[in-house]
Amino acid sequence: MTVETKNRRVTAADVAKSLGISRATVGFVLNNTRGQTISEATRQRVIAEAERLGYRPHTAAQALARGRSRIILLALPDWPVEHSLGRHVAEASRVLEEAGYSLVTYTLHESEAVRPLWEALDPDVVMGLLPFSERDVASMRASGIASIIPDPSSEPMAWQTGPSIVAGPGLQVAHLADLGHRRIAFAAPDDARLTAIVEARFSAVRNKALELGLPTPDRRHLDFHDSSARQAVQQWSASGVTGVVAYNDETAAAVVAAAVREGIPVPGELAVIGHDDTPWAELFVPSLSTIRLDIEGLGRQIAMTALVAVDGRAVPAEDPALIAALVRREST
Amino acid sequence: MTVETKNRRVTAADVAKSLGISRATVGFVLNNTRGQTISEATRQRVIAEAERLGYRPHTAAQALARGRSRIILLALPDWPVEHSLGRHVAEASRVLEEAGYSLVTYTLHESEAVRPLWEALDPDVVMGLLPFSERDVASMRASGIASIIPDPSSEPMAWQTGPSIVAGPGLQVAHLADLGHRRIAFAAPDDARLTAIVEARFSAVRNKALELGLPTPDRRHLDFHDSSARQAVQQWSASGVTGVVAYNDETAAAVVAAAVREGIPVPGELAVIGHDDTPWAELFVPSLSTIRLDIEGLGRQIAMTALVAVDGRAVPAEDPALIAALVRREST
DNA sequence: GCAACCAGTTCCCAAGGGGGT
DNA sequence: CACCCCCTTGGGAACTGGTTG
Repeated sequence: MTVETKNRRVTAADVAKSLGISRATVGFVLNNTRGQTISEATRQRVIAEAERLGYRPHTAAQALARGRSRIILLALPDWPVEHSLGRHVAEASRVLEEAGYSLVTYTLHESEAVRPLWEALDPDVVMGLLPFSERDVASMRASGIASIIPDPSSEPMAWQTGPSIVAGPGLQVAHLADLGHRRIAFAAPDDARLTAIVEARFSAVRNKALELGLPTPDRRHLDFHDSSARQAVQQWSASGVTGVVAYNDETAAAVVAAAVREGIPVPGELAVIGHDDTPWAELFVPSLSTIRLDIEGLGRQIAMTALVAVDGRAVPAEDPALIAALVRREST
Repeated sequence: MTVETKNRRVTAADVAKSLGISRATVGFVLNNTRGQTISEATRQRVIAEAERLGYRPHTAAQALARGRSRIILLALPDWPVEHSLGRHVAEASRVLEEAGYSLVTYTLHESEAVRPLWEALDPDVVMGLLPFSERDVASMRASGIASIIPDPSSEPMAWQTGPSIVAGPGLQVAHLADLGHRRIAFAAPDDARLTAIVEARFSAVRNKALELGLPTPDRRHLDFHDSSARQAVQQWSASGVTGVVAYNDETAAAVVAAAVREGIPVPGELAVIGHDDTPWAELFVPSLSTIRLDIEGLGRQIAMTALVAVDGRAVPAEDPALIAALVRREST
């Protein structure tokens, strides 16, 4: 089996010529074109010859000819990225690949790119975890992007405001309440880019507190590089707050560190729970209680949303019960 | 300025027709084709009309016609990714965009993809921080990828074994030596995927120790989920090791946590220094001394390497002195 | 500026064989 | 037995949007 080491790549025409048939037939076989019937013998010969010659379809040519690239572009947020995001993506990528699509991710940078990635890739779908700016949407439309998710004209997707966002905060509050805490505070990073999601999480925390008959939680934004965390724990300590729900593990770490430095025992006088189950959360002293999300589930959810857009298949509902789980460690 | 909201996207032919000239001329103007002389008047009319109609070149068509996609694919390692990597990429992306290329990154997943991304994107260059497997290289060649970096047949690139890898470890050792530590240990995660780079860093540590006249450092691989870190600190404590160079901040955190739990004062009896200046390193108690890398510099380095491959321009040397800096905190 | 070309996709039609009347 | 019809199999050629001699 000597594979040619030619300069030129192998094309469908090469396969056809080598077999004495037409390019069209090669295409029919390799794409299982419906509405065309090719004899089994020919089919096998084509497949074998394509394999032998090491044929690879030229994607640019395919994209040009059918008007679709089978590429899906996923914009990841610029903000302090949840550790888990990477695994979301791995799973989404797996599901999409099975459906014949390639998932490309990129990080939305503050500086507006001169030539955004959707122009360079001509994806069939551009997805984002948060809505895109007007400018970006306009640019996508001009580039001929068929579907944009979230579509500015429609409702946010379930996985943007749904269980994946609010299940965790609910568990955090419930856990603290189980332990007997009544005065609870919510701590978040002081980062403008996080406003929307912090808002969503805080509102979930408040609702859960209400539901459990607890007083409305205090809410604070901490800058990790100044003394705001220390001030916060002092004031909580003074005002009788004994449980802190943190936006994520990093925030939880800042709170715990401040408490330790202020001589406030954790969890003795202040219990703290994070979110995301970051790998180092277990290494912290005291180790951080946190929320673990069902990453694979969320990844599938994202993938399915994309497939709905391109294939029109129905999207399965997500099961809230499975989506988030409590991981109890030393900090509560 | 009413922009058409047609179903079909605007093509160069539309621009040409609207102006009563040929498609070719439009192409010449929009690409500044050298060797073609177009009157300034026509040039302006073309540019204005393209703008007015919202023309965007169809990348797949361009890629097909010229044979190059102006896409560069960068494979990121699957392993516990250095926090900084994201910023490497941002800078590399910026530089490449200025040169007219789009950088796409992806994470190499353990599971072999059926249809790897380089087949879907037809990039001009595929780069990796570590060498690719034989299989991957073969697959890339079959897909017609013109240049692969690192090329299996050539030397590893400077930024793979060069200052960016070894500058940090050198500083770590020097810092501990400055503080009077003589018996030093090296701690790394127990992760097979990291073998190569751990090897490179350890060898840098050993060389620096040698150079400073210190005994050869002990070396240990820690599993963060069992008691191996606690065993390690016990044994170090027993054998007179007083300084630990950690592979990264996470490893440093594991060592510090183990020491604290064993009642060994940090940095009193054991000084620990991490690597990467992860955001949460500052939040740890005690806060972690670490090494901060010149991320932007490394990003530029990567970008330039890619441009050398596609454009044949010369690659500037990197300045080792600027590449890594010590960040001293409480753990040393 | 005309025309060829890049590498596929796809509509439409032609040849040929088999079965039915 | 001749004829016709239809179905299977596969090919011709236009088309995708730009680049370039």
